[in-house]
Amino acid sequence: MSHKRLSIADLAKELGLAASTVSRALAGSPQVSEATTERVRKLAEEWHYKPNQLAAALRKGHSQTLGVLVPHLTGQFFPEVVNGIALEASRAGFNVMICQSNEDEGQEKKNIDLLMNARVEGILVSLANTTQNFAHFEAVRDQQVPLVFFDREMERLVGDQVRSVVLDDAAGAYAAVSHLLKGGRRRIAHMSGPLHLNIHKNRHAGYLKALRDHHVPFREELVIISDLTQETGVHDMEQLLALPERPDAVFASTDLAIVGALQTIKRHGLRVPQDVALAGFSNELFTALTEPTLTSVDQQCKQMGEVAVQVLLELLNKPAQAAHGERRIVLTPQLLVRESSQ
Amino acid sequence: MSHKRLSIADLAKELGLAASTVSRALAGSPQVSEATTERVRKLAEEWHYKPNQLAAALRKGHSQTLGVLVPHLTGQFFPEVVNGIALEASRAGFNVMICQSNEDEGQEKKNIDLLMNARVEGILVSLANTTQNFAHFEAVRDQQVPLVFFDREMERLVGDQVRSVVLDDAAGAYAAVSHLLKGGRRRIAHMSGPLHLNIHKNRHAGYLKALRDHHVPFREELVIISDLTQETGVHDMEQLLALPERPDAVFASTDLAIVGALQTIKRHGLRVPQDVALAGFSNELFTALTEPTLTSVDQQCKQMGEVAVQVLLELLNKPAQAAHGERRIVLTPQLLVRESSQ
DNA sequence: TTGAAAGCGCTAACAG
DNA sequence: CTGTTAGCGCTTTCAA
Repeated sequence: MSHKRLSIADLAKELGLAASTVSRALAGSPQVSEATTERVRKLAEEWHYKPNQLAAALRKGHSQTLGVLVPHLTGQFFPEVVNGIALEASRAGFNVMICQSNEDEGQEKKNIDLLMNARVEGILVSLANTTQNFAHFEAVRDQQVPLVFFDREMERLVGDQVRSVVLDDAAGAYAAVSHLLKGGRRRIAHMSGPLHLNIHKNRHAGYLKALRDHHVPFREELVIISDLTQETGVHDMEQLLALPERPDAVFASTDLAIVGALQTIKRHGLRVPQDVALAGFSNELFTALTEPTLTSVDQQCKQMGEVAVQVLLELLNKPAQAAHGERRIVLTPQLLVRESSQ
Repeated sequence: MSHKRLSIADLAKELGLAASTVSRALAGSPQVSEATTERVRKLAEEWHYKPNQLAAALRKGHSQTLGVLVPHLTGQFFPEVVNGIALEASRAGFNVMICQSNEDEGQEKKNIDLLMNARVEGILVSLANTTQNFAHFEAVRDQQVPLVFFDREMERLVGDQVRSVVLDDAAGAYAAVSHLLKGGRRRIAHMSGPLHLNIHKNRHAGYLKALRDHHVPFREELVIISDLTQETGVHDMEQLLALPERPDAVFASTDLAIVGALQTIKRHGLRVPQDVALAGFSNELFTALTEPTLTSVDQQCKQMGEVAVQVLLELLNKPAQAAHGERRIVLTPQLLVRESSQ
């Protein structure tokens, strides 16, 4: 790209004006006469002049850019959150740089450095699930760059410029399980993921609380912990159906697992929801495509993105007051009741 | 963010060196003594110094950043292509700015301007499906910024710095329909999208060619054009089943439509694949989750992203030779045969 | 209402 | 091996 791009100086020379005047005209400053502003605008248009944002950012000291770091862009969740972020950021006149950590701590660190080097004005991040060492985030905090965690947060990191926006997983699970209980189910199984991950721990807690509140005794054999893929859903359901007394409902921490369960149940000649009711978590696209359609907990993805940006902008605009704001915003997921549970 | 960030000048002052020496040391120049390099590195580390990429890019005249513009980040396709792009770009030491047009021409133009203003060194774009006016891309070409279209291209725009990487949709459709024909099907319906969109036009052409090559007459009543959502799949299948002679197979241009078809067929008490065989396009996640699982055409998403970046880098590195390179790279999709068609 | 000059932080000549 | 100097393109005083 050895091609020389146009600069304000080029426009200024052509028009017999000073660069500063051209700059002001382009910025729409009222100090410049209507006539000159018009002349400048016209030539810029004609020549397809594009302002060099790098130079402007360097000079002004801010880039009007936000950094986003997500573990990946597969599935429904992150793409939709990113959608919300992009939308809200653009409404506020901010650009967005999106990076993926691929669930890897090393790449996460590399990307954070990248964003810091690019002088983004704030960072929105959802942690890689392997992250153990948090030094890279301390650097962000120490440089006073506003930081908002979404969905996967880091509770240990505090600071006046650090916030988080998370989903109340326990409430979502509670709603799903309560719904099953209200439908008369009493032997409700739970397919959970590793309990050291917050989302699974909280969904598990919601499950337990719903049972307790409805005075239904907890049965250890009804909880299975696995990696919650479709395959393990199939396998775990086999195991549940082999119990002396089979469950009359299943709540899984992911939708993939519940699809696996559905397949197994049908293969055994049982009916959903008559024999076994099902509810999953995430409201993935396919939950509305299976037969029967699957009840699931919606995660308010888009809203999460929008709220995360709003919180970040608040930090950016009035750091003083914001210092007293809520450190942690909790969104409530919404149960979507479909055929599999009624 | 009124906090003053560290600069090379700060390091230089502390170490009693000139800024240029510090800059060279940080860049790992062999002209700097081991000892000084070490001193500089150590202090930079200690002070958490982050180079200001904006300033470096401004000075060097290139930003080491590529721009990506996609219509959206929903579904499987674009997120995976973006994955491939991000991966390959990062291998080559490039950062990536990702924007979404939300299938809107206005936003597409805005985002292209954004990327140009950010002085990206090249742009990878997949067109919004409403785009009619292409002036914004002419500006890119005129500024000699390498441009690679992927998946949704613009054939009218040519230039030595313009390339495209596309999928051979016709070949994918041809493979799917041939497979159905080889299975003995003769009345194969086709659910297509608007034919002014290339992907649908080409898939339709592949359908026709397969019929012709297998000496099966084309029947107009078996082709239905719609927007290919699940709902229209349901509706269109109703229409097909109401024909005097119903089809024994359906090939749809999207997976959503084929799911709709599947549901309708089952609701009518017919069996898949015995009564009607099905094949879709895109290999969406849910095609492996339905019952029966759905045959579909995989689009080589990740490979497309990687190839697009490789082509772009070629343009960037040796614009002269590259001028003679292929203007258009065509990837061949792969048919994944599942239960719905055998 | 416009212009001249300085400087954001960095790198690349050129000089020693 | 290191320092001096200049300038990337823009905005922002300060001065006219």
